[in-house]
Amino acid sequence: MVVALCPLIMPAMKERVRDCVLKALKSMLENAGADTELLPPIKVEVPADEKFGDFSTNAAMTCAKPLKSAPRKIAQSLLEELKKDDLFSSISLAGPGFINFNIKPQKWAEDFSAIPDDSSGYGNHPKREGEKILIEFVSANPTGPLHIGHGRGAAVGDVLCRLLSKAGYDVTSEYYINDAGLQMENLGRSTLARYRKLLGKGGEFPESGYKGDYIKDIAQEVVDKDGDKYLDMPEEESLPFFVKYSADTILNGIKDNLKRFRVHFDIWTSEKSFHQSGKVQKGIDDLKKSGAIFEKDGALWLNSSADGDTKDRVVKRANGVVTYLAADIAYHKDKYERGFTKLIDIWGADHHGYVARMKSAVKALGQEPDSLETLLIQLVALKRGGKTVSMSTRGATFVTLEEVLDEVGEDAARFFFMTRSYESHFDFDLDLAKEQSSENPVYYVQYAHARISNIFRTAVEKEAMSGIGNIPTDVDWSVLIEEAELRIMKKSLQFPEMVSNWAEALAPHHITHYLTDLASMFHKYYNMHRVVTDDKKVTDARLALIARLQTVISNGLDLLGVSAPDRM
RNA sequence: GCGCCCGUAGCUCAGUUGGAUAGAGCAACGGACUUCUAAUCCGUAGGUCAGAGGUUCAAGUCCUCUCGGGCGCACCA
Repeated sequence: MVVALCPLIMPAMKERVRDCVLKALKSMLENAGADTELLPPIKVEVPADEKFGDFSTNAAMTCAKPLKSAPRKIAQSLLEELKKDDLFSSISLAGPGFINFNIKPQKWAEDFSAIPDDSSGYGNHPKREGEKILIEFVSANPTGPLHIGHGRGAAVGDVLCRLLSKAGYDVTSEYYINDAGLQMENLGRSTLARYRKLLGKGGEFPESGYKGDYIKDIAQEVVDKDGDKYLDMPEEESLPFFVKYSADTILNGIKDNLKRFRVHFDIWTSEKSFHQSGKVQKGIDDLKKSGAIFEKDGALWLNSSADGDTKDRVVKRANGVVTYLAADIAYHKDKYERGFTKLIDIWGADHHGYVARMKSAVKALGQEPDSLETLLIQLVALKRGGKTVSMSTRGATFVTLEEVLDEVGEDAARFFFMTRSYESHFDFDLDLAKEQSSENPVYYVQYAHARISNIFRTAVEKEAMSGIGNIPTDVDWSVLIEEAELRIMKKSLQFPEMVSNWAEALAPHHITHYLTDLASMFHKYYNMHRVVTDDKKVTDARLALIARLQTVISNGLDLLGVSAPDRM
């Protein structure tokens, strides 16, 4: 009977090495009559430098202290134990006491052959029970178009959703629409002023109004549709229309942008709805009872300074109007009530002063503060003509996400955003991005994918394969003896573990680096060896190899939401 | 003044949660298409990891301080 090897059930190579080391350590301790409880945590990892082997462990070094013995001496006796194992082709002692392992090539090939050859899901982890994650991101006010900074947050949030989901977590994405408060009135007034001006009635433009051209466009739409209907109406009557019309129009534009950018939201939640449903007031009342909210100077305050915030924060002003924080508390309460156990909020770094009060609010709600994780996306400094473009929605000096997408494309923008940690400032030089678009790393990775597809087309043409998708089976993997081939197998096999690591670290930028490495291995291989040759055995094995490599590349690109073209 | 983030090659940034001689892309220079796509590959060059202490077998990574840059310090959102 043939047992199908499933890459998810089969322990990864690293785990098997780890087990071997632990076993050897134990037996060494027993032989020495020592207490096996003495075992300190050990690490098995892939060395940075390939010449140190496939894996290495620091076991001998961390054991040096409890065993009161020299690291190299311990390593020597461990080595004797480990040599009995069938997994390794060589084991050696190096440096201050590292033990380095090389795995037998056929063991790598066995594992590698279990990767699907049809680009179907690889690296998917089984569902993890217990945790329900909500990722809230972008959440830009519907007062203006998305700019490049929003684009970064959108890309990070969306990729994190894809990543966590692949890693087995239950993830939901949500956009919080800040459609309440003073800024909405400000928006309505701005449109109204432009509307009046279009109809020849001057009047003052609001001092802090939104000056962008998109406001004029919206006003023009109103003129085209309704003529001068609102011109002589008292402002109390016309303003609500202008607020709603402007916000709806802008929100629709935002939705279009995000759709084009392949950023998906499961849920769109309106801030206004929390005010209207009374949940904001109820949230305040509840926290008043629990003592987290107190009254002073006629206003209501959240006692956030007790939790490390620099001061207490007003939730309801003396004039009876609630603050943004009050609505946000109600919103987060609602998230927990919907059953989410882990909240990830992705904010612009300029909101970092907000973290402490939100954590405090979460605690006041009776939740574990650590159940809320705030990721701060550092600001994007946009450069054009060597100069930094300041970005202010109200001042109307910004480059929109849409403009960037027009210039560099969705694939490049998404990939580019993910080449850096979101914790780092990001200089986005538009001229450079445009100029070097053909040199962008995204093409490097996509090209590897396309080249593989092209090899398949050649193979079919030369009748080495019966058709596209008919990857040879019954492959003799032992003919793949080239160093470049083994490297591709090893790197590919790291993918599932990497998915899990990246997800746990909430560090999506590693994906692009991994893919660039993998693509580089392929391009080198391509330049050194031919896949379609006169030797059928070798051709079959190589076709099987690159089919699996292509699976990993396409799964990686899919994580990034970047296309995997068959031709370029 | 207080708080958060950052400081690594000329530029933009990684650095596998503390490991071995610190890496990649771009820019520069020199090579490789009669071949499955040269959007590729090979080679050369580039560093006091801002600085000073500390923690330990081991620090770019952790702690303290100093310097430099960004961002925040609202009864705006």
